[in-house]
Amino acid sequence: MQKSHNGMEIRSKLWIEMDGEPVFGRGRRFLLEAIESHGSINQAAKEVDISFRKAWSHIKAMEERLGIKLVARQAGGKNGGGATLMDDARKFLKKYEALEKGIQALVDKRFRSVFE
Amino acid sequence: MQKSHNGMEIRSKLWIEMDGEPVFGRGRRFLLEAIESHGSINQAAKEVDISFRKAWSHIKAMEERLGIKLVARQAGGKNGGGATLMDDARKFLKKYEALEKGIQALVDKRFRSVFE
DNA sequence: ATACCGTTATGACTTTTCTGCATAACGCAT
DNA sequence: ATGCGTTATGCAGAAAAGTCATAACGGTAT
Repeated sequence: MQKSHNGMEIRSKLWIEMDGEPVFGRGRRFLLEAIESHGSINQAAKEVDISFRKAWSHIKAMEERLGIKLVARQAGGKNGGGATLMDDARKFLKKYEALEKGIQALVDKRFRSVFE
Repeated sequence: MQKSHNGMEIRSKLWIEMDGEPVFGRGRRFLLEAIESHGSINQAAKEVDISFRKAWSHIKAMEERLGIKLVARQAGGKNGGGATLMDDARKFLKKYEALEKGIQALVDKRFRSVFE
């Protein structure tokens, strides 16, 4: 995620699996955060620049694999409907944010110290 | 890469890009190490459980993107030929190994401290 | 010489995965 | 009733990854 001096770039990825299948990562984190702030899967998908189809698939996969409902959603109604995060989703999000914190900084620091 | 208590598993990935294209990562690291110890791309590919085709593609991509020759190879000759690492490849490998060192341990530690 | 062997080197095909498009259903507002 | 923006899914095409087949190479054994 961070640049270096000579054109090379260090990148890192962090995610959580369940039964060998991905359950949560940075992309899904941004998606849930965007749902929280927009109240809609559709608009959230636009913000994180993925299709609604993909966003929806991610949510379904997360819920199935974790075995808990993360996003309360309604089709039709005021403003056409919408989606909001369940409390469990907010809790999970908080934990994941804490998990990520500092790791990227460490990776970047180490990269610079090694490749110079 | 490490297991946790409740069925969830934290995983992390670290790689280097050039012009937005992946150049080096854990898989390629193991591949180069296997070439070093076996003296052959073919046998190295078997050890890391990928096809020769894929191993060869990885090497070619690495060399093109970094702009340096990493693996000296010969078709035909003693034992049918073989491949050995160039000095630049060994240097790069050493740097990458240093880069990775400790990071996974940190990730795992943080995961446990957060998800309990 | 000639056939053989294990290797590098590639092209072509197959399988899988991902992406985007089309459409339906929903329920409030006008 | 009609319209609107949303959730919800199926499906086809595209793209990526993986597999298979084959050629060329140059020592070695026959």
